[in-house]
Amino acid sequence: MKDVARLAKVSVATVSRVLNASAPVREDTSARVLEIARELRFSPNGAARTLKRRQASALGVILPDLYGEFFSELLRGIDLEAQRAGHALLVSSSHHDARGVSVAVRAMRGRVDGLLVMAPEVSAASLATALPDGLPTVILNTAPTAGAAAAVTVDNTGGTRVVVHHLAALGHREVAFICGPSRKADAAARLRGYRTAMRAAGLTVHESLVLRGDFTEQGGWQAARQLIASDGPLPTALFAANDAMAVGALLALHEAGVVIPGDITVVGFDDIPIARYVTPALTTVRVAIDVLGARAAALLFRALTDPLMQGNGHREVIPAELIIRQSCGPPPASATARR
Amino acid sequence: MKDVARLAKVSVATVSRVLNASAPVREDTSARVLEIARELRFSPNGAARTLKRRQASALGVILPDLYGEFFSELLRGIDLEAQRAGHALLVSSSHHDARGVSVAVRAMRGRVDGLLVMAPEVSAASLATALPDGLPTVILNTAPTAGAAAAVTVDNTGGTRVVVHHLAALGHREVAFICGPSRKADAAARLRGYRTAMRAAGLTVHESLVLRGDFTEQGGWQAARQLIASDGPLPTALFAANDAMAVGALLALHEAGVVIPGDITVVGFDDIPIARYVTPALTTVRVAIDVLGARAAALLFRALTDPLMQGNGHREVIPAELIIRQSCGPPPASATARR
DNA sequence: CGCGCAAATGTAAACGTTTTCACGCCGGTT
DNA sequence: AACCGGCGTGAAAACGTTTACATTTGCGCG
Repeated sequence: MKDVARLAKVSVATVSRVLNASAPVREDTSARVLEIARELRFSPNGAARTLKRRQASALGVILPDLYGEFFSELLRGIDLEAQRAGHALLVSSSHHDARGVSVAVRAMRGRVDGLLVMAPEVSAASLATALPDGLPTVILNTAPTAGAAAAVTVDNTGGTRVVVHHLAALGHREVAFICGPSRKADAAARLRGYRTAMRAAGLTVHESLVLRGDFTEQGGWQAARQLIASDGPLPTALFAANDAMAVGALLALHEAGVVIPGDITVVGFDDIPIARYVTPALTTVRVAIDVLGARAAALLFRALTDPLMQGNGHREVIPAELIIRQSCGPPPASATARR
Repeated sequence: MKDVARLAKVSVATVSRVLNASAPVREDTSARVLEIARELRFSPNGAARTLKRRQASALGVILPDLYGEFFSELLRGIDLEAQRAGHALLVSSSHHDARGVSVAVRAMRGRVDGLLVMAPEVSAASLATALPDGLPTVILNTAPTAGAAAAVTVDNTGGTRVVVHHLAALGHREVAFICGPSRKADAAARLRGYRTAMRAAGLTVHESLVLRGDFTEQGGWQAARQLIASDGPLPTALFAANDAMAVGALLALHEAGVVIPGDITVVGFDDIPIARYVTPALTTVRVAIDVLGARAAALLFRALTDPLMQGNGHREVIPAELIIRQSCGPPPASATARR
């Protein structure tokens, strides 16, 4: 900037004013400065600018991972909203435990205006201590945490409820469930939702039909194997806590000669793109993940401009929608007769 | 930091030394400073630190978009490598044209140590002018550009060659091709690769069998419809420039009652996850996109530590691998007899 | 013709670190 | 007893901007 100032025979202050249009500058001076700046290919130093302005024009995004389509969509939604506000994204992933999150948060201080944190495996309490003071934060997919401006979550409860209702309406009585890893907040919420919805539908949850899983296709496959291997008739419906496991289960059942949905109905959760392409196409619950990201970013921006909103624990839920495809049908006649 | 210094009864210089372990400090002083720092929940300001140190511990990533699995994987690969070096990622997407890229690049100056740029729709020349001087840059999936430290690309040529060879070996003579959008560098490279490989295999390219496409499933569907609608027998093989289009074509052919691979063989490119799940499973070319990202980041780090490497146009190609699945077989007997 | 006022510009002090340099202190050597 | 070297520390100058304040300039008006 000094060079530009010198060559344009003005002070650095004037250069700054021209570049930011922050104060009136005479037409010819302005033109001269711009000309020189272009000639020198000058562009201002972001760090210095951030330091002085106390605003970084960037949002920090802290994620446990980047694997799979969920994060891709999430990031896209966040980016969309950030882009609109002229902000960049400082992304830091692979932070699973509270310590990791804490480190990432500290590294962001002074380089971002606000924080978007997703830490499904960190308890609300440890998260609260990891969050910085004075940096507006929105929590994703976890219970609202002290110190956070807001929390945005997927409607796991509603999603599981609508599935169970639908199954019950079709006439299913025994609905098996494949859980996700219990330390993940979503997995826990979906299991809770399943139990509640079953009770609400007047159905009993047989504990032998609540299977362990880990959100992977492989895990779903194993759970289905286990179901097949157990003695006694199969349940008439199988509800997996996510699509990856549902797909795995589909495979295992198919291999075992079980007809879907003739012998058993299978339902997933998430509506990953593959769900449309497996045979039979998977009935599932769709959540607009990009909207989740976009809403979180929007809330963060609101907290940035309106400091009153800080830490008031505002909460938002992104709705879930039942997507009915071929993997889902009424229970077989034999099962109905059995009762 | 001043507060910490005051409470610990030392100078800010000492606080800095303790926090960075950048100079010997007496054990008890150090302990005292750390204690106070923790108590005050102090964490250093990134902008100030970057400004003074002239190193940001961040990499800039400029992408045209964030849609789909490609970017997710790319970002994951980059992140993996960056993480290892303790760097964060400053991501800025939705920059399609040269001007957009230029703006993004300028916004990154002073906040990142190096740049990873993917701009498939920007010509090498305009890209060269958009790139900053003095900021090491690695170009992704485009021809090496003046001023870039290195370029990493997917082996489009090798990928198309291996497909065409395989098809020729199976006995196919007429291989149709669905192009991608011509302004994209990959799409162009794949079309070129197809033509070259066909010639190398002693096959002629019928221009009526080179179909327009746009990399979308919808586009692939339309291209296949066009093929079906045209008079004369179908070609025995159809090679789509990406999987999305191949899947679309699969659908259109299936709808028209064409048997795959009995009547026609279909091959894609990319090996997106869906490719495994469509029926019949899609033969395709796999490129490890995460490796592409990781290699690019690794090269950038090398350029950062070894300034000699700057702008020497080092080039790296990520290999492509043929994945044979059910959508691919020998030409039908009728076609062979036809000749 | 000088006065005052607004517009345009310059000066310099921040912003929060890191780092150079200098200084005081201590133990060991001449 | 004077000297030297190293260790621990503090003072202050950067880093590249923005901006409050001061200054100059030009202009209309009494």
